[in-house]
This record gives sequence, C-alpha cells and structure tokens, in this order.
Amino acid sequence: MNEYSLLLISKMTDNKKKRKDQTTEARKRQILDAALSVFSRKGFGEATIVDIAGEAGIGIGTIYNYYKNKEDLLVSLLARNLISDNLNQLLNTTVVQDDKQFMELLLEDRFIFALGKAQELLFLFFEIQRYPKLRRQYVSQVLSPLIDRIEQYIHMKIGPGNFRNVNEKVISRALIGMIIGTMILKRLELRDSPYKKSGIKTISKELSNLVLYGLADKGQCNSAHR
Amino acid sequence: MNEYSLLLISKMTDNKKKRKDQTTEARKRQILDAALSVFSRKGFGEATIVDIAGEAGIGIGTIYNYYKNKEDLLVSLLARNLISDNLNQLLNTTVVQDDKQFMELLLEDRFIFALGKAQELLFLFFEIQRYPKLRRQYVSQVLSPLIDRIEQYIHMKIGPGNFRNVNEKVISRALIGMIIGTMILKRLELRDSPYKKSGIKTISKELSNLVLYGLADKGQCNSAHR
Amino acid sequence: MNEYSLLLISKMTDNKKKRKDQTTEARKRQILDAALSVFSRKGFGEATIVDIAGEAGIGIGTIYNYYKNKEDLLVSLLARNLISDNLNQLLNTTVVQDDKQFMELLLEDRFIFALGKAQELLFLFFEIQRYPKLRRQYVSQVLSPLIDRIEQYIHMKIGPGNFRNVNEKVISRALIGMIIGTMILKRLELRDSPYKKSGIKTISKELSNLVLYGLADKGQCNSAHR
Amino acid sequence: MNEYSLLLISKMTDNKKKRKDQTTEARKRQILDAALSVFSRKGFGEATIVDIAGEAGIGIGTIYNYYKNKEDLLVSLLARNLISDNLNQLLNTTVVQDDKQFMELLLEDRFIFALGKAQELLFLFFEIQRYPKLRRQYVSQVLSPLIDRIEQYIHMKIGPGNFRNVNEKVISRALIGMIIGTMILKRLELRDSPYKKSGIKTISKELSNLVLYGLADKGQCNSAHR
DNA sequence: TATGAATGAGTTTTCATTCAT
DNA sequence: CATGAATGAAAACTCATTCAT
Repeated sequence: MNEYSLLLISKMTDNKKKRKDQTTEARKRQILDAALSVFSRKGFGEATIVDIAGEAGIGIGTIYNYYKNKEDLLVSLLARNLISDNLNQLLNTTVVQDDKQFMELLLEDRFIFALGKAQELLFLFFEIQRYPKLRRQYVSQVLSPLIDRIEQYIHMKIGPGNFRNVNEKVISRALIGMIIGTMILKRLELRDSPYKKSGIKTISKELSNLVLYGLADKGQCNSAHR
Repeated sequence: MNEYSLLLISKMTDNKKKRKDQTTEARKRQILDAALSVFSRKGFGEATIVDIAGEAGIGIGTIYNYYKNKEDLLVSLLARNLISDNLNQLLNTTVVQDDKQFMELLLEDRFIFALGKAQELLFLFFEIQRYPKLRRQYVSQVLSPLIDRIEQYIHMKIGPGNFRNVNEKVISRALIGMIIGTMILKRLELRDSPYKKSGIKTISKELSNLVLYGLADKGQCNSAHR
Repeated sequence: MNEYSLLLISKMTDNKKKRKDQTTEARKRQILDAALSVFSRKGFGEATIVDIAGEAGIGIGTIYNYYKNKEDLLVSLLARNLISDNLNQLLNTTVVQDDKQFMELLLEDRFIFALGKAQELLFLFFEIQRYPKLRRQYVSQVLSPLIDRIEQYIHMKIGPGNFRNVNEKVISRALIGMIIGTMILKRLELRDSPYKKSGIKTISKELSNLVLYGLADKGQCNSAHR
Repeated sequence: MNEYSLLLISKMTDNKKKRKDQTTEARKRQILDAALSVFSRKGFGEATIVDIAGEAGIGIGTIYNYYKNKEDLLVSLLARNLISDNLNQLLNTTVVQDDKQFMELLLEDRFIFALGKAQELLFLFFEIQRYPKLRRQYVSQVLSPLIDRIEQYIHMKIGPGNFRNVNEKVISRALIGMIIGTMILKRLELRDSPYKKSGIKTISKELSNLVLYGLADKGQCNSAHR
C-alpha cells in the first residue's frame, strides 16, 4: 500500500463519512417530521412510539438509534422548530430596511408562518411549559428579542406626527399574542376559518393597518375614537 | 317497620337526598378543581389519577364514584369551564348597553378572564382539538357567537364618522386571537410578564384604544398612518 | 361523637393499621420468596418479572406496588438473606461457650445453612459483585466479622499444647471458603452429591476434625508432617 | 481462466485457507476473550453484544461470523475454560509422580489457577447451572475425575502410619470446595484479600499442611505424612 | 360511600440478530 | 469478511380501572 492508495482510501473514507452523515441527518429529519405530525395530532402524552414509527415508515427500534427516548424527540422538535426558526433572520435583516414597512413585513412574515407550517407546531407552545429549561430558552432566544425589537420600533416612533404615547410593553405583546391567537383560532375553526393561504397578504395588510392606524398620533386628526 | 317509620324514612331519605345532592355537587367540584390543577400543570396525558386524588385529598376509588373515567374528567372540565363560562352572560347583557362601550367592556371582561383564572384553562385549548365533538361544541356555542357578535358590531359601525371599511371577519378574529395569545404569552413569560392583576383595567383600556383608533374612519382625520 | 367513640375509632384504626402492615409484610415476603426461587433457577438477568409474578401467583403490577423495580427485588433479597442472617447470633452466643467446641459448632451451623436453605441463595454470591455497595456491606457486616472471629479463635489457641503457628488469615479464609465451595459442589453434583440432610452432623464432625487435627500443635506428637 | 490459473488458484486457496484458519482461530479467541471479560464483569444476562464487540474492538456483525449467537459465546467459553483446562494434564502427569507430593502439587496448581486467571471464570460456575448439558459435561469430564483422583489418593493412604480413617467422599469435596470458595472470597474481599500473587506458594503450602496434618493418623503421632 | 390493593393492557425501551453495503 | 443500521420480539414498567372491604 503506497502513499497514493492511502490517499485514495482517505478520500473514500471522507466521502463515506460525509454520505453517512447526510443520511443520518436525513433519517433524523424523517423521524422528527413523523413525530411532529403525530404529536400535533394526538398531543405528546397520547402519541406512542409505535405511532411515530408507523408514520415514519420505519421500525420502532430505529427511532432509538437516533433519539434517546420519547422526550428527546420533543426537545429536539422544540429546538428545531421553535428556537431556531427563521425569525432571527427577519429581525436582523429588517433593521436596515425602511422602518415604515417594518410592521407590515413583520406581520406578513409571522402570519405566513402562523397560518402555514406553524399550525403543526402549535402544541409546542403548550408542551414547552412542562420544560422550564426550554421555556426559558424559548423566551430568551426568541420571544424576548422579538418583543424588544417591536418595543424599540414603537418607542422610536412615538412622537408628533407618528405614534401616540402608548405603553409599548403592552402593545408589543398584544401584537405577538394576536399572531399566536390567530393560529389557535384557525385550528379551532378548521374549515370555517376565513383564513386562506391565498389571502395571507391581504390579511396581514389589513391587520398592519389596524395596528398602524391604532397607534397613529391622534393629535393629527380630530380624535379617532370619539 | 311500620307505616310511621316508613314515612320517617321517606322524609329522611328526601332530606338525605337533598343533602346528598349538595354533597355530591361539592365533591364533583372538588374533584374537577383538583383535575384542572393537575392537568394544567402536567397536561392531560402526563397527569395520573393518583395525582388528582392526591391533589383533592381523597382516595382513588372515590373519583370513580363521580366520574366514569379520566377522559370524563377532561370532558367535564371542558364543559364547565370553556363551554358554559360567563361569556354568554356578557354577550347578552351588553346588547342593550351603549355600544360605544361595547369593545371596551368586552376586552376588559375577557382580559380579566384571560389573565386571571383562565391561565389554568389554557391547556384546554389544546386538548379540545383531540375531541372533535367538543371542538365543534366549543366553536358553535362559544366561539362563533362571540365572533358573530363582534362582526355585527363592527359591521354596524362601518360608515362615515365611525369605522373604516374593514374586513370584519379578519378583525374580529384578530381581536379574539389577541386575547388568547396574550394569555399564552403571560404563561410563557411568567415573572417577566408585564401583566399584573392590578393593571388589567389599564391594559384593556390601552388595547381597546388601539383597536378603536385602528378601526376609526381615516376620512375623519388626515390619514393616521401615512 | 363523644370521647368514647373517638377512642373506639382510634382503636379500630390502630388495629386496621397493624393488620394492614402485617399483610403488607406478608405480601412482600411472598414476592421475595418467589423472586428468590426464580433468580436462583434462572439467574437475575434471565429471570423476568412475569416469571416472578407467576411463581408468586399474583399480577405483574402487584410486584411494583411493593418493590420499586427488578433490581430492588435483588437488593432486598440480599439484605434479607445474606446481610441479616442468623450468623450474627452464632457469633455472639458462642463467645461465652467452651471454645473447644467453637469450631465444631461453627462448622455445623454453617454447613446446615450452606447445604440447606442457602442452596437457593448461592447466586447472590455472584450477583453481589455487580453491586459494589452491597458487596462492601456484605463484607463489612458479615464476612469480615466472621473472619475476624475465626482469626481471633485461632490466634488465641496458638501455643504449646494447642495449635501450630499457622497463618490465621489464610486458614480462616480457607475454612469459610470450604463452606462456600461445598455449597457450590452440591449444586453442581446434584443427585450425585454425597451430602444428605441426615448426615450434616456427621459431615461437620468429620470436617471439624480435619481442621482441628490439621491445626493441632505438632509438638504434641513427634512431628506430624516432617 | 485456464488450467494453470486454476492450479494457481488452488495453491493460493490452500495457502489462504491455512492462513485463514489461523486468522479464524485468532479472531475466535479475540472474541471469546472479550466475551469472558464482559461476562465476568457484568454477568451473562447483563452483558450485551455491543459491549463485547467494543471490548474486542470489532464490529457487532463480525461476532456473528464466528459464533452463532450470544449463548454460543457462553457455551464456547465454558468448553474452552472449564471443560478443557489444564487440570487433566495435572491429573495424568501426577499419577506417575511421587504421591508424597501429590496433595501439595495439586493444591498449588489449583490455587495458582483459582487466585489467578480463574478469577474471571468464576461466573461460569453460576451460569453452568442453567445449562444441564454443560453441567453434566463439566461434572463428568472435570469434577468427577478430580474427585475420584483425590478419593483414590486418600483411600490409598488410609492406614497405620498414614491417614486416619476418614470419609474420603466428604474430604475430597471439602478440598475442592476450599479452592472454589477461596476463589470467591478473593473476589468478595478485593483489596482487603490477603491473597497476593507472590504468596501463592506459601499459601498452598500452608493449606496442604493443614490438610495433611488434619488427615494424619493421630494414633501414630510419629510422622503423619511421611 | 370511601378506599386503595390488585390487576393487566398498553407503553416505553432494550438488544440480539439480520443483512445490505 | 467486516460492518453497523434496521428491526421487532421481548422485557420492564406504568397506570387507569375494578372491586372487595
């Protein structure tokens, strides 16, 4: 065996390793997807490993080759879907954008998420509460930054010709709550829900108007409400 | 045993029955309260009958004297707390009131509920989805009437000098969603939450302002936002 | 309800409690006996809870009402049978006895145990090694005291007209080893074993002779060995 | 492929086969050694194939190329280590030796084994009982011949100027038991054990003295052994 | 009615074994 | 041959439910 062959082997091993890692990742994703589907439908406590294996189309034991136990599936789901979602991207990129559109973009982005793929993630908001560590992680890594960003935005805009002097803590939470709550309503109303995929843009426009008009400096006009 | 004694017994039985009914109701409530507490903390699937019996300070078997099984506890909780809550009362009584205050009253009432005792009920919004019958019942008996009422209100107010021409379906759901979502945020943020019992009136005032200004006819003033 | 009735109730409760404790103890013993039988036959690792429940004639779940898990059964067996056996009794009572008979009594006592009920306990000597805590406990509470006692005895008897100048550490362990090893041989030979219940007295007499002659001061006669 | 190449192949195959057989044996030994180590540490039931493969530094599947299943590993271990150990050699070679030294040699040989490499084999004495076939094999091929040989020896020496009139069945078993039991005690006492590798010769001398003096004809008193 | 020990169906989890690479 | 991912049979263990007291 000469240097060349060693090199060759080394290359193959690297390739193999890379390919193995890829399939491992694919398999993990496959299992998590199945778990998400089943948890979402039945709830964590009522879902069984057999269900998940069936949904994934694999054997029971295979799941345990990739995840320590059932709880590990939940925790991994949380990490994958709640903690590290694409929100961060939004928060960072929009900083430089025209802040006139900030609210509209944010609402649109979150509504697309909330009325789309997040429908399956809803149960996580519930399960998260039984895992203090995860709850704290979610709050500190996702929720608080989002709230802070909105508060900043509102705070910045308060002043003549812009926003009224509102309590930004309350308003920011109301906005986020509106999104989360809308997500729940859609799941409750199912077919009766007026939210259709096609109309998300319209919806978020409507809602951002509601909010922006609602925040607008009333001094400018003669009292919106009264 | 003579007639007299029979009469006596009959009398006693009546009394006993009445007292028993009272005790029965009290006992059922005691059990449901314990179940609510445990379900809320652990989730339905993770809660055990032993937990609930312990929380209620009674024996395991006793629970089965009042409820058919564990699921019956959940269903009874749903019925007691979500379906027949005091919302109906509100919906009916406010009809006759000055509709200028409708939004404010509604929001205040629902926020008091959402940030107060409903905190424990949150899990029901998630469990409800596993029970199509209950989901339908909740939607038809609680959610839809509430939505309808708000839609009516908005629809009625749309017009010059009042509300802008908004999509009442979307707005009404956003309002309710805002309440539900706020409930969740409070549970997630825990001690960091800015919602305090004392300030609920202020909060609901702030939010009803947001909504009412947001809905206000922009024609009245020279464009709130732009 | 007067004082008397309270007293009466109190009495009943006490009685009930006592009776309950008794049945609890009986049940625990019943389960441990079954576990001992199955472990002894199959070994700890190969024994199943179903086996034990079957042997005890009870349901699977019942075992878990009395023991935390399978390992707890083993540990409890060890505690009951190896640690707190009647050896201590012997060690203490024989102190005052004529020490000429000490060896004979000790051997007889241990052989009755080893060839009798200890046959089922044999596997414990093996399992004990996987539980460092238990091994230490057994060594410190049972084995070391026994060895010490024998060493003392030998040491005391070393001198003209009594025992030769032997290494009491080695001899004492050889004696105990002889008993344990005999136990194993009986289990290996089964029907071919020459040890019968009836003859234990003869056997222990024979062996105590072997030992006592073997230890005897060679000065007494003109050199036994050399 | 022509005749020549076939021949060549045939030659190579022969070589390969031989080398393969060597490798095969080495591999089998490697696996058995690992199995022994793991079984000894954890017990058969608690040991896993993964453990053994890890200990051997090979893949799981490889084990199954050489042994049918886990039980086959145990059975092979028994065959290799208990059944066909070097005892037979001793039994046969010592026959011709001066029987004056028989006991001493036997004890020394067995003690070296018992306190040395047999420490790892101890568990086999326990596992053997779950395999009646193996137990019988061990008894008939190893234990009984050894017992017989000792019995013969004792029997032969009983008489004036030699051994007392002892029960050779009991004594022979006590001797073997002493060795086995000593093995166990060493494992139980671990660091506290007085048996050190260096002193095995002294120990076996001490014990063979014990036995020989113990068996010596007390009546004669002049020279029991010689 | 109140109770909680007994129960086994149903879960989670492990791990020997197979087999495609 | 070597390997280890895939598998499901079998085991441990849980817990809702029953029922005798």
